[in-house]
Amino acid sequence: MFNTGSDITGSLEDYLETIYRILGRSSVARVRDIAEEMQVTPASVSPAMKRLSEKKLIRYSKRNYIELTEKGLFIARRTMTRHNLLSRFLTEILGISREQAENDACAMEHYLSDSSMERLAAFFEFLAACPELQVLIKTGFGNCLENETEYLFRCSKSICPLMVHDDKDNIGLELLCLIDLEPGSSRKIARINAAQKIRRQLIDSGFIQGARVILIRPGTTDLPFIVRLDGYDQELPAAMAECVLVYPDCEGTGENDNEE
Amino acid sequence: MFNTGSDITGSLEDYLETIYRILGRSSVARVRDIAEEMQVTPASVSPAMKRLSEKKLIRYSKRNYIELTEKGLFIARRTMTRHNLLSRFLTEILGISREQAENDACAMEHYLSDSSMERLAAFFEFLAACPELQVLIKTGFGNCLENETEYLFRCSKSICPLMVHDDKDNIGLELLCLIDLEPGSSRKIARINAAQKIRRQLIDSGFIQGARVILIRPGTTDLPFIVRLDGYDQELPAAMAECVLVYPDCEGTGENDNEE
DNA sequence: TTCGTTTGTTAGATTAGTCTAACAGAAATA
DNA sequence: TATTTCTGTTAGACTAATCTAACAAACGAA
Ligand SMILES: [Mn+2]
Ligand SMILES: [Mn+2]
Ligand SMILES: [Mn+2]
Ligand SMILES: [Mn+2]
Repeated sequence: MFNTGSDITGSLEDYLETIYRILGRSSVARVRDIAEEMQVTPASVSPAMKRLSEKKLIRYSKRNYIELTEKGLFIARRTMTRHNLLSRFLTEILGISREQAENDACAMEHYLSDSSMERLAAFFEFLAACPELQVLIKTGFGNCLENETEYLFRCSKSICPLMVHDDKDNIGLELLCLIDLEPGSSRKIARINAAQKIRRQLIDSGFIQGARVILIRPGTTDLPFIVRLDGYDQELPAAMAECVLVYPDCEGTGENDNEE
Repeated sequence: MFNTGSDITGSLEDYLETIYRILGRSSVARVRDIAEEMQVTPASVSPAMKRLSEKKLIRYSKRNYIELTEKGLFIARRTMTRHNLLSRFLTEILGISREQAENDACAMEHYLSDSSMERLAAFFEFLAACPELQVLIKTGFGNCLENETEYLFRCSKSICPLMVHDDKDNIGLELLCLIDLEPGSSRKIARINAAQKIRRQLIDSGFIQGARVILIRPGTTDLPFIVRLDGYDQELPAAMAECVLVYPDCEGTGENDNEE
């Protein structure tokens, strides 16, 4: 569907990656092993091996063992590396579960460009070399995982005073709530102060940090607010609208005004 | 090829996303507009609209304007949001060019799971609320862009003393170079101290921060080093091997020993 | 109203990737 | 050696996505 960077499809990259993985731990790779590891039938692997052979990415004569060529080895390794980078980003930075991260990474890996890959690798080098960053991410962000009722940032004051959350009054110190805006005002979103379903719904609807919203019509408990986002007017029940925190002034929203 | 989270393909998600984008700025969406925006022929759009219609994601009767249904709007918005999150991550955090970021994001968006999406959104909220993190990423990491000859981290001492780079002797203070290891020693990679082609080659080959390497055979200027990575022995010319910096002790590599 | 231009659809081809079912070869076992 | 089991291939079907070329409808002048 999209370019993969190498001139083969994502599916073939996965076959190469799987072969690479198998050959890294055992001496031979067979159709059976590949089928099992990739959760496809052997009948799918056979023609895939033929396609890889034609492209000179593996050496394979029917019913024999499978070997990677130089070129195949290169693509396999690069795919594996992108997989690892993405998977580590998802687990170590974002705090996603290993299994989910593996899934996401293995699907996205085929579309991460060389330059993005290189910068992501650099990010881990930077992180490893910078203890302050580690603390902020692991202790600060890592602790703000979603719980049953609230989605809180639990930074220590010394690290991140703006996000202190011990006394409720401090939440979003100079932030406004969407429901407190004048009709017609346009603001950028700072934070979604909700958890679970409401948070998910708001994010799915495009309410993410930095997005610009315009309050078209204020609402009440019974009458939904109407908010414009991406050029669309959408209704928002009061319960959801009051979870959207925005920056106070129309322009100069801290640092994020580099939008067109 | 992979699941998309919604029960439609990535291609159809893109059609919805495009329709959403068009309807956000103009009053009608026509086959022509979609074809143009997506760089496909109108002959590809027609059957796609039919597929979307069958799935009740758009309302479309032949030769009329195209409208999103509730369900279609939802998927479109979610796709758009994931696109924006990924694109912003690539540009704002990693420093990728807008165009490249758009490409990567629009390809990867279909495979970012709900939980990863939610955490990525949270990351931006955290970033926006945490000035220290902004400084570290924008000033610290943002400045370590690849240049012609070197790949340097240019943090200020006060922020990130380990990475000071003013006097060469300070590079990787307590880090070792791969070429200085005893044969047989196993270490984790801390940093690739190279830029451009050499850096790219090493990363493509799997030499990323946190990866474990074993020096199998030392080399010389003429004889390549042999290094084991992912269970594979690979040759590494001295010029490349000396760019690989590893953590000094076998275990206890700072903080990154949470591998199996 | 007629005629070209724009716009959209359809037919037909192609590529890719998956499956089930049937078959074939090789290895293990009796 | 004969038979069973394991392994891999092939045939045939299906879905999705794209294209080119041909056609059809609608629109806008003239
Ligand atoms: Mn993959
Ligand atoms: Mn993978
Ligand atoms: Mn896309
Ligand atoms: Mn997109």
